[in-house]
Amino acid sequence: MRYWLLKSEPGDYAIDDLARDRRDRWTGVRNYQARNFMTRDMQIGDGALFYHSNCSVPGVYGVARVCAAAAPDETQFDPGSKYYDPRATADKPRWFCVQIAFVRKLRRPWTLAEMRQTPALAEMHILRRGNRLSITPVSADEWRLLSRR
DNA sequence: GCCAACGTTGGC
DNA sequence: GCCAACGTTGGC
Repeated sequence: MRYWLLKSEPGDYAIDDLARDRRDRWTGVRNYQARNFMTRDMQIGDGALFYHSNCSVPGVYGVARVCAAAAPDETQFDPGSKYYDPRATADKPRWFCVQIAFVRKLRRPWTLAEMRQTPALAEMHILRRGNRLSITPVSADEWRLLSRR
């Protein structure tokens, strides 16, 4: 059982969208490191913190769970998608996505500012300068703190 | 809107 | 394989 932080811009896909859909494919990841986390390390049942980025109050807004292992991301084959990748073929897909299921919203979000002020979270990837990775591992201690609000 | 940080691309 | 140029991310 591992734990992850998944970033999403709420204008594109917010925790309320996941709450409505109940589960969804985590499509659109176009970074090799993040992809490798999904294909190599994520397992069904893993916990995920749903983080809103690039918005007025960035932070963790909810909890989800990995509910299906990585499979080819269909958006890479769709010329109409902004995630289309002409280099990908059905034989050799380049991008993959897991599915996640909604668990719950936090009663009160953990804002980025608040996370920065919390010594127990000081080692988190998300707090490092220049961090851009959309999927990062979270320790069990960090998970306990952030997921129980 | 600004800009630092980072990943990717492509010429050599 | 190197590395400069470029595009993107994302907090502020």
